[in-house]
Amino acid sequence: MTKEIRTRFAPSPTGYLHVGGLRSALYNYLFARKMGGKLLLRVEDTDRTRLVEGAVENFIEVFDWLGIHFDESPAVGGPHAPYVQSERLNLYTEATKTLAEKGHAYVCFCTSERLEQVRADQQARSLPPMYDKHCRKLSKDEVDARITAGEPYVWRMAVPDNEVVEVHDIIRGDVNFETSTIDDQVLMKSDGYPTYHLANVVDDYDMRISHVIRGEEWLPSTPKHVLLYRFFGWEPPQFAHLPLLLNPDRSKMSKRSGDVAVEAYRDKGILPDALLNFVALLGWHPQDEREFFTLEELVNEFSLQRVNKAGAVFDQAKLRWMNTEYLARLTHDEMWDGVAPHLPSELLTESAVRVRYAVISLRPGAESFQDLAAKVVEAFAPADISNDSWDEAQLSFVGEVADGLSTLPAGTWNDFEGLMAEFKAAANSAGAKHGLKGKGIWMTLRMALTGREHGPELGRLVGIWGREGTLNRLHAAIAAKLSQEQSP
RNA sequence: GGCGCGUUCGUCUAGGGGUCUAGGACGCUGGCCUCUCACGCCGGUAACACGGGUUCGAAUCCCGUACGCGCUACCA
Repeated sequence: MTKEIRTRFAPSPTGYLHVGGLRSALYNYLFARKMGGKLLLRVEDTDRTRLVEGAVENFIEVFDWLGIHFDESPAVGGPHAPYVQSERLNLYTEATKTLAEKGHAYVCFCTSERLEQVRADQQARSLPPMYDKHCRKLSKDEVDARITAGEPYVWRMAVPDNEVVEVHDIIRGDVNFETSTIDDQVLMKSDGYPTYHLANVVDDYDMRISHVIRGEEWLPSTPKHVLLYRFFGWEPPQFAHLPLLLNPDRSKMSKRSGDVAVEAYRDKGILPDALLNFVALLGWHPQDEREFFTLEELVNEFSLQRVNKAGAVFDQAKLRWMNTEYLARLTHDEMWDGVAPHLPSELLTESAVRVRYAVISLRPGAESFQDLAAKVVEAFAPADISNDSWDEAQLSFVGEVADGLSTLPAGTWNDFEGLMAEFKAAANSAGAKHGLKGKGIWMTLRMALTGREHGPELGRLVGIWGREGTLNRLHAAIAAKLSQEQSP
């Protein structure tokens, strides 16, 4: 029987979810689901200096928003709880003891000052900065004595000499490392907390992780992990190192250029499904040329074999396009529900039917709920026509249109389609009476009604404003022009 | 500096020896539609890093070079 597929997303609680982390989490999720396995969330909080309050709760909340659910996590628990490393310290202590007994770990008393000095010397001589294994030759008696004396110390791994460590990577194939280039990595810090290297190996084994799918930045430290598995006598998991997510300048994606927090995209109005879809396509592609996928479809299509090796630039413009596409596929009800919370309270005094009509009329091309809300607000904004100058004909034409509209049966104003036709007819007949046609008609009306050269179709705006709003605008425009003539 | 990974249009990518005068998408751009803007529709632009091999034949295989990126912490 084959081993159960178990993957994990193991972030450190920095306070927000990085989109690169999201991509890793997503691929872990897709792979686990596809293979009928489990996905777990494990919090790697072994660096006490970087703890952020509420970070774990935030992760859970954001993943919930995204619709990615973990089979085992700090929130839902599971057979390998706890899923927070700071609550598993005894495991790491035990593991260290095991390594020490086998001679694979040793105590090091070197101060950070000395380490810095060593590094500086090596740099000066153009040598690779590595620990000089100074404490590896300390006698057991000396070690015991110094520990008893209360001297602070760490545990380091004893990397063997002159060996080649082979890392099997699903995405990159076999990658070899000379042990002479591998540092005697610290496993246990002086504060009693493990480093990432020790903790992730111990936990991945303990939690029976079958596939470690993580960012490429971990590839160089993987031989250390492989060595640890060997020291412990454990079978290592399969590794898959994902290509990095890049800034436009092709450096590793960072806060430097643009947003990296999933929360920032959520706040900007990016839909969770759009974000997931977009991120899934960064470094992976399906067999055909489709590019719109639900989470379920992604699960069906996903395969680690189709993950690319080269890093991918996170293209904000394409994300925006994808979000626009997702928005366009929403029903009117869904769109209304999304936009309504972003509308200012002033608009509540307007008829709900007309505000809703505004949302429906203005939605084509909207990039986000916020974007559409802004367009709605703009549509209701008062006109300022002081910069436009009219001749006599235009002035009477606008009056004529106002008269024509005021005689429309009340019911017409509630029938948006019919109103559009009536409005057009009124404008055309008034135009004919005053020698205006085509652009002369429409641009004059557009300026009178909105004060701007560009904007939504007037026939729709009239419906959005309603009888009173429309006539008010027309009368206000006429009044403004008349007073302008009197006081030049 | 050392180690490692990578390299197809500006960007995301298809391509796994002939079907590639290299396909799709975003972007940009021309036109159409039109009361304007946007939307929509139609079209265009643009790439196999370089040099050697292997082969009848290479974007596809091999080697080298260049360039880019990552790692090089008692951070993950």
